[in-house]
Amino acid sequence: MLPYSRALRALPQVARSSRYPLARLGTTVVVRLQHSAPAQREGEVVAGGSSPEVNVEKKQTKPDYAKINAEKKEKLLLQIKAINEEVSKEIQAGVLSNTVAELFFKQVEALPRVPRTSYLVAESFKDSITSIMEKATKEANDVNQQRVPISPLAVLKKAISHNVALPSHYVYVVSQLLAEGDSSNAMSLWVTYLENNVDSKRSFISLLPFYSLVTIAYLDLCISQKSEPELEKLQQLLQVKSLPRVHTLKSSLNTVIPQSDARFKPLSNALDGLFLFSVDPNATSLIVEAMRASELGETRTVHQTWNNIRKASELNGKKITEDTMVAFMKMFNTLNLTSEAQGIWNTLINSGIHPSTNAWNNLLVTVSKTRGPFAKRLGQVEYVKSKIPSPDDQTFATLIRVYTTLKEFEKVEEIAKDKMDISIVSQAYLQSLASRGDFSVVEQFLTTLKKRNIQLNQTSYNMVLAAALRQGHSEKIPELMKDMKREGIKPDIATYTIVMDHNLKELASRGEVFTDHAFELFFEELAQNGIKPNQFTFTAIMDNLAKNGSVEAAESFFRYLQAKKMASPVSYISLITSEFEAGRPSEGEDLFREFLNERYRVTASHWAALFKGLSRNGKTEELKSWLSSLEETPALLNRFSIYFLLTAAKSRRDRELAEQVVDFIARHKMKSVISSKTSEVIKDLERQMDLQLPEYLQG
DNA sequence: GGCTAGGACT
Repeated sequence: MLPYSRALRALPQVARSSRYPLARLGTTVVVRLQHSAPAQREGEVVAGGSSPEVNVEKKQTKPDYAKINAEKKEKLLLQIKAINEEVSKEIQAGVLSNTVAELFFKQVEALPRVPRTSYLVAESFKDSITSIMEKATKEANDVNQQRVPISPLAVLKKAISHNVALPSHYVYVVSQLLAEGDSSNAMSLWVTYLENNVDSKRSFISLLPFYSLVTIAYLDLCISQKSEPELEKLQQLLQVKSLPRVHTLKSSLNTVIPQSDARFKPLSNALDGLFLFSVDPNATSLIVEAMRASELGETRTVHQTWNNIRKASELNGKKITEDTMVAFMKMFNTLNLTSEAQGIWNTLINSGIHPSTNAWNNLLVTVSKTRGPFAKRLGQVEYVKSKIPSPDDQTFATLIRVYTTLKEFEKVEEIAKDKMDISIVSQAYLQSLASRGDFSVVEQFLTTLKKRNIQLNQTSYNMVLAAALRQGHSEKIPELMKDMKREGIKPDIATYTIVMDHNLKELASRGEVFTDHAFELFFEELAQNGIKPNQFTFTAIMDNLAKNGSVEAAESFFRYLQAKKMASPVSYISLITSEFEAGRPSEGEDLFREFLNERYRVTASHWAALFKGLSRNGKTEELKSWLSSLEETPALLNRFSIYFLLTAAKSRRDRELAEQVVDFIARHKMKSVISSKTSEVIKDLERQMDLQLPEYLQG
C-alpha cells in the first residue's frame, strides 16, 4: 500500500468513539479565528499631545520650575473639570444652548492662553463642545422652540478662536452643511482647519471622516459647477497622497446624504468615477480577484469587476486587451452566464480586435452552453466551428468537450480518431468517456493509451477516479493510484477530496461515526504532501458531517467556511437541505434567506431545494408565501418545485395551496413545467378535493 | 477541464 493513502485508508476504520467529535473541530477553528482578529480598530482617535515628562534631576539650587509647572497644570485641570461639570449640569437642567455657549466660552477665555499646538486642553473640552452643538441642533429642530438657538457653526467658530476646536467638531458641522447642500461653506471650513493647524501633525486615521466629507463636498461642487473632478486637485486640497477608500467614502455619503436626495446618485457615481479613472483595466489583480469570485460562484463580484473595468477604460481611455476580455468570457462561461460571454465577444469584435484562436475556442463553449434545445446549440457550434480561421489542438479538445455536453458522441469519435497522439485531445477524449458511464470502456482506452505511451495528466486521473467511484468500482482505486505514482503524477487536492468524500460516505453507510482522529490524520497527510485543503474539501466534510453527524456541527463548520471566504452555493444548499432533513425547517428557511442576500446567482434548482424541504416538513403556509415571492420571476420555479408544492398540498389536504399553484402555472403559462409525475399528482388532487383546474390546464 | 450540493419514487 502507498504511504500517501494511509490516512485515506484509515478513515473507514476509525472507532465509534465520541458522538459528535467534529463539532469540536469546527469550534476550535472558529475560536482560533476569533483570537487572531486584529486588535486595533480603525478610526480610533488617539488623544493628542501627551504631557511632557518632567525632568526631576535638575539642580536644587535653582527654583523648582518642574514643580511649579506641575502645580500650575494641576490647577488648570481642576478648572477644566469644573467648567465641564457646569456645562453638563446646565444642559441637563435645560438651559438654552445660547446661554450655555456664552457661559462656557467666557470661562474658557478666563483660563491661561491655550497654545495653538496643544491638544491637551482642547481634548478635555471635546465632549462639552460636542454636547453644546448637539443641544443647539436639537433646539433648531424643535418646532416649539421660540428663541433662535445658536448654530453649531457659530459654536465651532468660537471654539476655533479659542484654540479648542477638534476635527470631530468640524466634522459635526461639515456633515450638517453637506446635508443642507452648502458644500462651499463645508469646503471653507476645511481651509479654516488647515490654516489653524499648520504646525500640528495630522494623523490620517483620525482625520479620515473629515477627509471623506471634504471629498464629498469637492465632488458636489464639481457637479454643481459642471466641472470634471480631478484626483490631483483633490489630493492637493486634502494635502495627502492616498485618499480614503471607496467604501469609506460611500459609507460617509450614506450617513450624510439620504438616498432619496437627488444629489445622492450623481455623487455616488462621481465617487466611482474618481477612483476608476486611475484603474488599469488590464490589471492582473482585478482578474485574479474576479477569478477567485467565479470559483466560489460569486456572480455579482465578477459582474462588478467587469463593469468597473469597462468604466475605467471608458474614463481613462486605456483599451481593454483581448486577454482580459477572453479571461472574462471564460469566467462567465463557467458561471453559465452565456449572454455575458456573448456580450464580451461582441465588444471584442466591435473594438476591431482580430480574435485569437483562444477567443474562438471560448466562443465555442459559450454557444454550446447557451440555453435552448440541443439541436439549436449544435447548429451554433457548427457555425462557429466553420468560422474559426486557424483551429489549434485546443480547438479539437474543446470540441470534444462541447460535443460531449451535447451528447453528440459520434462527432466526438470523429474528431478524436486521428488525433489520439495529441496529448490534450486524447485527455479530452478520455474525460469524455469517463463522463458517460461505462467504466469498462474507460479501462479499455486506458490500455490503448498505455500502449501508445501517452501519459494521463492530473485532471484526467482525477476524472477517471471519480468515474470509477461514481460507478461503484472502488476496488479500482488502489491500482489507479499506483499507476499515478508510477508515472510521477502527484495526487492533488482534488484527488484527496474525491477519495476522502467517498470514504466518508462508505463509513456513514456502515453506520459508523467520524472521529477527530481520522480528520487529524487526513489533514496531517495533506500537510506532509504540501497540499492545501480548499473549499471543495471543506464542503465535502461539512456535507458528510451534516448527513452523518449533527447539523449543529455542520453549522459551526459552515460559519468557519464563511469566515474563510470559502462558502459557496454548494455549501449553502448542502446545509439548507440538511436542516430540512433534520426536521429544522425554520433554520433551513433562515439559511435560504441568507443565501439570497449573498452575492450568488440563485437558480431554479436552488429554489427547488427550499420547496422540497418545506414540502417534506409540511410547511404549507411557508410554501404559499415563498411561492408568492416568485411572482416577478416565475422562471425560478422548475418542474421539481411544482411537484413538491403540489405534493405538499395533497398530503396536507391544503386546497388553498393547490389552487395557488395551478393558478400560478396558468397565469404564467408554464405548462412545460408539468412533468408526468406532476400531472398524476394533479389528477389525485382533482379527485381528492375536487380541485377545479384553470382553463389553461384542462385536458 | 476535474473534486463538494441538489432533481420527482423512500
